[in-house]
Amino acid sequence: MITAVKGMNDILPGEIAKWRFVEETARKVFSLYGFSELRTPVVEKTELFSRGMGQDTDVVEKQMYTFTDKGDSSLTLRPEATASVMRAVIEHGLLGQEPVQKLFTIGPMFRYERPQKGRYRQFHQINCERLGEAGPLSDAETLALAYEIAVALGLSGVVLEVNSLGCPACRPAFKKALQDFLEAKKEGLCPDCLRRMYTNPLRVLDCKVETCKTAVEGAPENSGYLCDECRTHYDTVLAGLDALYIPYEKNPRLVRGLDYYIRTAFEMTAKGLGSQNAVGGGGRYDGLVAALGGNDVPGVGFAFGMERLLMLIPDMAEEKKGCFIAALGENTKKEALKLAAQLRRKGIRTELAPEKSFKVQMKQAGKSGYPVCLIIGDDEMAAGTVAVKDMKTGVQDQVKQEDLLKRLADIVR
RNA sequence: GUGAGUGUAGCUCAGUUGGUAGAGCACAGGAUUGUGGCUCCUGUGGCCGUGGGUUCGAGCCCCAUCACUCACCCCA
Repeated sequence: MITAVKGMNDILPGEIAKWRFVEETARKVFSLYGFSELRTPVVEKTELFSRGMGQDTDVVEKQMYTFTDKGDSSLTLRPEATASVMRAVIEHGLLGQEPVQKLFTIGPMFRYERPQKGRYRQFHQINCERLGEAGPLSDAETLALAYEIAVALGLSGVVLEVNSLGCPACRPAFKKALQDFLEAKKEGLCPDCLRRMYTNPLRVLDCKVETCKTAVEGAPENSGYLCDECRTHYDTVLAGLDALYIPYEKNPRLVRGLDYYIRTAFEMTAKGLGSQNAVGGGGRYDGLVAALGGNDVPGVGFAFGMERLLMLIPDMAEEKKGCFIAALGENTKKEALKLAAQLRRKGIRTELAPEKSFKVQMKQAGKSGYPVCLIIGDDEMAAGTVAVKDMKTGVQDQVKQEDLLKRLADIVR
């Protein structure tokens, strides 16, 4: 048997209603905020990601699906959307036409990781990018937008956590202070953290090992090291959220895995997701457009993990409107076919029973989930009627063919 | 890349200190009518993940391998 590639899943008909619900809800909220959708290719030049996300992030170092094509170019299946969107914006000069770009995109991403709950090799993101505004209120409104999507999806127990990561001016001082602090606590740290305290000291704050948690108690917080500009930026973001009535929690330990984030960073977490408890996250990335060869344009953005959102939404069945037609006896089949064609032309969804025994047809009608089943047999043909059976109550009556549309209109709409 | 758990019928799972392979659901046929979901009867369906080993004998014990799952790591 040929199976799907590890970590890449089929989305079967029974699940599709949920997927569409999530996508459509997100589109609706984005449009309320004046955001436009775009789509970029799934494959990009490898360099785009190594320059965008940072050479020594885990994603770039070991999680990319990179290959060489027949023209000897190094290409990569996109592991995230932000770099691709920046590339498209720069390439098409969108900022020249309209200096503020509010964009979103929805689609599959690829990362070579060991799959587990909420983490797959092909996964889907809802991605939001807002370019051309450096002010803190654009951060606030963007976080509000993210929060409103969660609300519109009916998610409960989602917490918005916020932090400021500082900027290239003030972050080094904090990093240094943190490293000095950790140096003194070395004995308590797990092997991973001993390595991390040099490569990415902020990550140690995030470690789940008990001894590390205690070792890290009383560690310096970056809020004490923010420069004046970052300080006021952060305060204004929080004030903006208050003004918009968006509930949030400050989390001084919050970090981001990608290099391009500065200042505002946030995450939305939920229970019931296993250990991958972040449904979405993002932040500000002012240097990114310039790093990718564009002008010095600021930006904020975020991404939701669709699979993680879906885990929080109860199963939904597609509501079946329309009708099912069962035909009794050989000579009525053609009549049923004609009837189905007429109804479809009127915009009524109509499904014909399989060409099997009448008993099987009725069984199918029951399973199909349609609210009504039309039955046509010799008696009906002679009388010019159709039997209309209400599948919930089991009640049925004879309806004249010319009255059928009117009759169905009530049930089917 | 590291660790743990699980692989038995289409699905969900039982399977006693190693002694001939089970249930429910689903599916097919019938009781049963010009009508499904309920009830009853009957039936189809398994190389017990794969390859070795121990044993008179392995679904069960041992080794290897593959797959899935969860966790570490990382992230959305």
